[in-house]
Amino acid sequence: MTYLSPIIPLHPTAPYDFSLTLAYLQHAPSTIMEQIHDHTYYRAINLDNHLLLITLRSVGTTENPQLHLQIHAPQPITDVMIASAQDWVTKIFQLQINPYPFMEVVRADPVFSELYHSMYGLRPVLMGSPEEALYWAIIGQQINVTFAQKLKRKFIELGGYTLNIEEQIYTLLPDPARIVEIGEETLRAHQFSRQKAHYIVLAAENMRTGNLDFHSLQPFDNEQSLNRLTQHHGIGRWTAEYVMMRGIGARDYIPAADIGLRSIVGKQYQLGRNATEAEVREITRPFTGWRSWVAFYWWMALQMDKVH
DNA sequence: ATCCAGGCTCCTG
DNA sequence: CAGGAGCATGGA
Repeated sequence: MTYLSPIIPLHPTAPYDFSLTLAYLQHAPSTIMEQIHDHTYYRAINLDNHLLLITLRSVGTTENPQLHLQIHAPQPITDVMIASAQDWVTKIFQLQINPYPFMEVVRADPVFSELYHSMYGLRPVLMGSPEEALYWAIIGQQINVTFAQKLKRKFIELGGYTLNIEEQIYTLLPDPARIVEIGEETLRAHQFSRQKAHYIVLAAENMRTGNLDFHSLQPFDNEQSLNRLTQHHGIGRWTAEYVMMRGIGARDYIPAADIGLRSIVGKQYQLGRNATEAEVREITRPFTGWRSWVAFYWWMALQMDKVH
């Protein structure tokens, strides 16, 4: 038996082009638990121990955006469940953010301005949770994204949580306790390097005990939040910045050491080589306040490059 | 084979 | 404190 909520209309701030979000997700190597077909997004989530399937599709335009959210669940759907699903979607897709201040900042840089207009209406989408962002960042450290995707898929399979809705199976991220239970040896047996396996289980343990607590971070205090995160073994600056932007939804973090960003910045600004980390930080200085968005646009551009 | 990949830690000078 | 070696594991 499957229960279905009424359609819940959502009204994102404009401009917002949901089809660009779907395009990003379709090509992103981190996309494992999301499914996209017929211009519709599907994903299972765990909200307060209720397993729900979320579906989301656009019924509006870039200048007059509107989304339809619907919830499917194996148990009756309450108003509380609807409210938390709506909150989750609003957070993950950043529907409430006013993009106009970003658009103002973009003007300062002709090179970025052109890129921006080629993706007009694109808005950063977060990973499903800070936890997911952290695992993905650790998995992605120093390996190619194809292999990283393979490892993430394996990681989720090992977790084993699924939601079955109308003959379809949707996977869920393993919770920290489950990851500790899986342990380093099992991860090692599935092509995780010694250090990756160690960092991941360590992170899971610290999340379970509350020693690593995303709620206690202050997103607007970059120094504080980065210092807190990098206290943990296996979380360096790149990983911390990635978690802040893609997991927490903080708007002013850029993993400037990222090889992909260094590559596209080198191309965009015609350096004839990869930009250095310092150059990425220097070039993004005018975007202070919105550097996470800039990073996201560049990653989108990288993905589009690869598609062609 | 060889080089490199969405880095991190630890050790130099 | 800036820079670099060493690291672990696959892909192309």
